[in-house]
Amino acid sequence: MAKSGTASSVSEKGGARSTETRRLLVDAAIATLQREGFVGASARAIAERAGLNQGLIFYHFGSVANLLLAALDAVSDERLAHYGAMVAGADSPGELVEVATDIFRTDLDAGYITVLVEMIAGASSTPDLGPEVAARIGPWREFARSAIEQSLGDSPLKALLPAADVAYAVVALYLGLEMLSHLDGNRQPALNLFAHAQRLSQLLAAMSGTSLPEAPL
Amino acid sequence: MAKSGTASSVSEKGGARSTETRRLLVDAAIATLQREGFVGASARAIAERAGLNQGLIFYHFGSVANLLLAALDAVSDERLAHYGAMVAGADSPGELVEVATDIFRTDLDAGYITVLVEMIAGASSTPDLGPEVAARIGPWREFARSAIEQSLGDSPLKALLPAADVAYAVVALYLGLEMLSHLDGNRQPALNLFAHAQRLSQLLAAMSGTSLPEAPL
DNA sequence: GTCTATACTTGGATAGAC
DNA sequence: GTCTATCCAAGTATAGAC
Repeated sequence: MAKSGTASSVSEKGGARSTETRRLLVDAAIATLQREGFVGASARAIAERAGLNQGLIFYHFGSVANLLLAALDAVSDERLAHYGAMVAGADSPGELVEVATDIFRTDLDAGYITVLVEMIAGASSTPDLGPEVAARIGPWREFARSAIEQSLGDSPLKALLPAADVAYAVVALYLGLEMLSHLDGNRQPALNLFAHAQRLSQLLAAMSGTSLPEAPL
Repeated sequence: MAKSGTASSVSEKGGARSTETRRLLVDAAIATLQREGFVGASARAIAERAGLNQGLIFYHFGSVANLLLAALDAVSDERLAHYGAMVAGADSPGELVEVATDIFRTDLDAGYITVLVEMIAGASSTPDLGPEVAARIGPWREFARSAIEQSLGDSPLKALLPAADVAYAVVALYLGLEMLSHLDGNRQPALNLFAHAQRLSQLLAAMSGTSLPEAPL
């Protein structure tokens, strides 16, 4: 998202053609990360999927790693923008779990989390990649934290479970569930968990008498 | 763990020298996966770390992928053997969480989970690797399931939360926490979560009047 | 700005000497 | 059983034509 390429020339805008090419490359990078993983996301593989020449990656992004980071940026921006609207009305843990279920199902099916996972795992191999990836995961954690805090309102649970710590767990679980689901090509076990979580949050709400959306049993 | 190499010769045992070489390669593969990730775990990198020739990997294991699977086997066998003894006495959720904390800290510091994570993420790139890795993660899930079931005893929670589903979540969380901890080189947030979990399980035990190891607040 | 061609490096895998 | 030498494929990156 930040700096815009190595080249100079042209009136600052860079030209519509150039922007389109960059977009094609970023999209292809995302698709390649999802289908072939970090290892398979080579300049040649990405360029071929984009229907473009391999050299353009280096012209526009300087290196494959930079393109992959741009891909991660694109996914993060796109997803976080949607999340904001989705959780806007979630004022209880129960509602938040419902929204989280939707988010998770969407992200899982669209392969968005795969991009995160592959980039995190791949960062182990390229020294400078780690901090860059970490910086891009930060917003996800912050988003989760604020959503959790908002949903708790002034519940006493806030003192018992700091939102930041819970957010950390949620993001971790999110990543882990994607890995397992992706590994054996079965999303059902992960989705079962969200069903349990919904039941539990309703039960908990009933017990503490805070909010009570529906009768649990 | 299974079949023992491509070569024939010698009196079935394969020779002490051969076994030692295989062990060296497996150890080096583990270390390389931890330090350089799946991408950096090339035949040359592993062989160099082992102080051996690169060709030996293909002689003994047939391919790099097979060596990496052998490394995953070694880690799984080693860890699962320890786990069994550790959870033997955990008869309540509170005790299980305590043991789980120990297990997690040990595995995290020793880099054992890194091996799992890298192999799972790396499996996206090599078609046939996926099922093999999945088969090796299975025992971890089964171990978690049986430990959870044992710790629950005849608690009513059993009906509310099937042990198999919880085990799935625990393994996923385990993997996700490793990724995040590894990414920003800080294990503290993850360890905080276990502290919360311990407090919660004690609180829950007190509320349901089942077992009560210690006064929570 | 994009494409073709090419230099250079690294990696998987095999052959053959020891 | 291990090592040296080597082949070939694939990857990053750059130069120069269009």
